[in-house]
Amino acid sequence: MKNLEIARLLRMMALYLEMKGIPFKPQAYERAAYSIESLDENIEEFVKKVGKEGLKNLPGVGESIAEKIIEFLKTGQIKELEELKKEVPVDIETLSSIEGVGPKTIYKLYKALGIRTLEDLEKACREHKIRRLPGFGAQSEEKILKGIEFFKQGSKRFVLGFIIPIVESLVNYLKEHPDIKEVVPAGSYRRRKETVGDIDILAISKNPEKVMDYFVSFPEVEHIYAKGPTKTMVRLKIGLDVDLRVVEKESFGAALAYFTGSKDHNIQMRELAIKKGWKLNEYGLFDKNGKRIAGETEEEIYEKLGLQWIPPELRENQGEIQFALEKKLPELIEYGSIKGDLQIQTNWTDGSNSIEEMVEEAIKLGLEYICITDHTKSLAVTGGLDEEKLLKQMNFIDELNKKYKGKITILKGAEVNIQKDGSLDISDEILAKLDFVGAAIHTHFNLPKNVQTERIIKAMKNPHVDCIFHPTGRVINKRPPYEVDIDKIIDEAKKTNTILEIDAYPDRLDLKDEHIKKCVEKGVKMVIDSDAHSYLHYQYLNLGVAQARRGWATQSDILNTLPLKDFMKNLPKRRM
DNA sequence: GCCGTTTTCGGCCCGACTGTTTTCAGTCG
Repeated sequence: MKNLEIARLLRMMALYLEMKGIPFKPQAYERAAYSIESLDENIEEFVKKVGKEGLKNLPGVGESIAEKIIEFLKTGQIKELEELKKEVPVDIETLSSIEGVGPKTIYKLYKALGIRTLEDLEKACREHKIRRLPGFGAQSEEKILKGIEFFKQGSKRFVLGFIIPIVESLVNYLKEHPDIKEVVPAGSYRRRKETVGDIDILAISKNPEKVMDYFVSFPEVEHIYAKGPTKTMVRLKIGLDVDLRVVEKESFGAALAYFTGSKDHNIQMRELAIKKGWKLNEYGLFDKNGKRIAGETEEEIYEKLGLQWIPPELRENQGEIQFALEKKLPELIEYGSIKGDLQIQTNWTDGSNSIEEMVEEAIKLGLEYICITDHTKSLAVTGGLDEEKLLKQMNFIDELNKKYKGKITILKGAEVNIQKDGSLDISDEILAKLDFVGAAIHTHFNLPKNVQTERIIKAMKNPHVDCIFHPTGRVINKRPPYEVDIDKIIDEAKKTNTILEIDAYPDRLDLKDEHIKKCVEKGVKMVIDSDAHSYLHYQYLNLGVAQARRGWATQSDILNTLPLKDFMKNLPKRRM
């Protein structure tokens, strides 16, 4: 996949053009880079299939950039970029990722001191060469050094589900301040994106200075980037950046919309306003005379612009604005609507709680049914169950169902291992006795794409396999997905009536939102499971719902929103 | 360089904060 490489080069083009002070082109390249990066298809195959004209259909890609992409695929480089690099031979990518250092600064430092790399920059700071330059001072030198330190610590996006607790504790801390009226986290956190780069929190207060003082004294704050009356930016000890914005009540809705994003969604919204002769910013929606016509709530802003209110999870500029204009947004699956959890591991294999403990907690949370899906024998590291132990577990669950009758139903299931050749490690005879069978890949992640795809398809063709668990196998920030043709898998799921899982565990979230959208479009049914290995993990079900909402899923797309009776009746294969 | 219920030319989101300057450029989101 050369997608990311091309996106990188386009971004470098943007930086060089910005360095030269050329207006508008940098944003154009940025936009194209983003487009290529989000392309859910190998760019080489894509170009082979649709050619230059097809490339130009991608948002932000026109004649010139399409040609550059094709040039890169043919020659391995982009001539114009090579020339820019020759003209100003600096490591622009690394240098510009230092906080506070941008292309203009890089150019000045190169011209004056010949700085080309991060090492050069650090050395020049330490030798106090930078403070002597016009426009720079001792403070800028120190700021750059600090920036270099942070850069070296490395920064990455945080898994949403793992940082929710600290964000909630910060929000609760802020709520305790008497001068704060309202506190809401916005940004990608509110959009429930699977990972977040930083957190934007919005608050209403008439006394912003005091609020900002209070904010920076939150015990987890490690560093203050900037502190002003309306905007303060800090880094927490865990390395997460948090911005706090304080606004007035009349602007709260406008600010919430603005800081929730996404950026592309906002730009579309602003353009809608401009077309009506109005102006939209974080303070409100204003008419020709500068009179505020909306701003206190998000709802009134959307309404004035002729739109349905758009749930934050959809605000990714994936067509939601058009749908909202036509008042045709889907009714998304609601939080808390999952009635049964279908992937649960217990201490029979690698889970940390007993079946009873998992059952008791599920009852507390109000689940109507759960399915016990311990691993199977070929996954030896987890102590996977063989046929004999599975039978034993089934009998045990029968006993438990008597005990818990009227409170919850425990389904008998398994997370069956798909072997290298696509066969399963449990006999069909035993699988037939289970209520619900999920099959999954846990080994041989590195097979070629077509082999891997066929392997999964073979498992789907087994009449006893109800569901494919975590279909792409990725673990965010740890392991990329195995190579698999997801479109083929989705088509085959439709053909074989196999359910695809949305694994809600925070660093899995597998299927991804864009895959979910494809399933919705093709009518492939899904379930949302916590993949619990402890009773604490049930809480992640709502993360799966968030992911499903980001994939435009409605209640009817997700089978385990159904009560048990209907769920069992609607298991697509068994219905046949 | 891209793009079009205003367009094939003339716009392009826009405001906050910092550090350096005494009015603003650069960076960021």
